[in-house]
Amino acid sequence: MTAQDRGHRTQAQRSEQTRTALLEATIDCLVELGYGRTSMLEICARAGVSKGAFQHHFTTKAELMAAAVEQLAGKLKNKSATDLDRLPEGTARITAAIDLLWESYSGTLAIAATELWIAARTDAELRAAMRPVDRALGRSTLEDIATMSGRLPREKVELVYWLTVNLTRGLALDAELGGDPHRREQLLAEWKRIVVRHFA
Amino acid sequence: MTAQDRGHRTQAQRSEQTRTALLEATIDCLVELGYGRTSMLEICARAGVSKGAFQHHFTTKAELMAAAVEQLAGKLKNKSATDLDRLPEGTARITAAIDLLWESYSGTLAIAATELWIAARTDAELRAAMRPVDRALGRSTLEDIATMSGRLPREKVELVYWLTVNLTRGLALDAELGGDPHRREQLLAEWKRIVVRHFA
DNA sequence: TGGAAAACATTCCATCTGGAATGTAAGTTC
DNA sequence: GAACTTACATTCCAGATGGAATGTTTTCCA
Repeated sequence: MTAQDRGHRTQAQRSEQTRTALLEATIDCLVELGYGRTSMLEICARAGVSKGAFQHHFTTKAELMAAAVEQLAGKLKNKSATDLDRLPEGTARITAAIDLLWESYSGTLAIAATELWIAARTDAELRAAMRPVDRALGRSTLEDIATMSGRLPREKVELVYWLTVNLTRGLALDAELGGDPHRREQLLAEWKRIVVRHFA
Repeated sequence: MTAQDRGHRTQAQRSEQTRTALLEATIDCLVELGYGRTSMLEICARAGVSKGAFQHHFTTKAELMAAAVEQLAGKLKNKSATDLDRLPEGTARITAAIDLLWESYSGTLAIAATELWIAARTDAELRAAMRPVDRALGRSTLEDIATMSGRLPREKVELVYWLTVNLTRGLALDAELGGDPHRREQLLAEWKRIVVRHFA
């Protein structure tokens, strides 16, 4: 889709369209190629956009990545927020919440995020851009979880939340490396059991 | 150390020395610069070795990485093996084992390994080299843990082991991103409590 | 309607990368 | 001690990359 809608597009529309195309292409690249092999040129090619257009929107590569992270975070947040509303009651609620977290951290979005996290470790500019976004996302999700968790002890909920987040991150890593999916399911199931008993 | 020991060195010694220098420089680079910014040239510079010497030992970059992984795995394995011998008895043994796993997966060696894992996701050659090594390491450690865990139910031990491994991987990621160390300690402590109760 | 401005396209360049090709010195063997 | 092999050093190259500079088109507004 080389964006050839020749019908009258307002400047804002034009701008927004190519911007979005660039961000989506960026995430595609991160998932398919990894951060290292993701080049401006490749992104531009996938977005069907010229190098000049790219530079008009983002002056540097790191800036693009930061924007991609923001969009990513936004998507993840929206997804979590909407899903959190329709959780069942009782202990089923706990397991459902864990499933939800796992889904959030195991999809393509999470893969892209992981690529950026790792790259950010040795890239000060990128790290500076990612940290606030990452933190904000974590906190906000935690907030949702906390309010949703009703009368359960807040402190305990927090700990379990963060444990789950880190566990799922580790599992996501395992998934990316081609680990056994069956084992992952087993582990997640066991973790749910543990958590349920933990709150009993 | 530009390796200028002009005393008679046998060929084997010469070879072994530069090989080791290259491998160590590789790991240094992975930790400090990340896989993306790790170039042959940089490695050679750090090892105090010429490009030609490098090519004499490893024909390609991926081959070097594979060798680095092997060395890494070897070190990790040795470390685990020796540490596993002097674990205390009773419930203290469980928490000590978890600490041990955390140390294994959070040190510089683990950072280098993570860089390679992530890079391997989108690099078939590297992945092919890493998978067997990774698996072997995991299995062997699990074996050690299992024999060490005495009369505890084997299946349960396995699940908890893998949960711990993945949790620590997630926490290692968090650490690399500059997350709060205090929180990490809290989480690890809570996890230990959970595991101890789990086996009670 | 004409021109300013925003959005986009092309071209160019300094730099770096992995790896091939080729040259030299140190050790080994007979 | 001369031939030979292994270990290491230098040089060269084709290709890619990020980003600057400059050129072109589209929309907007007075």
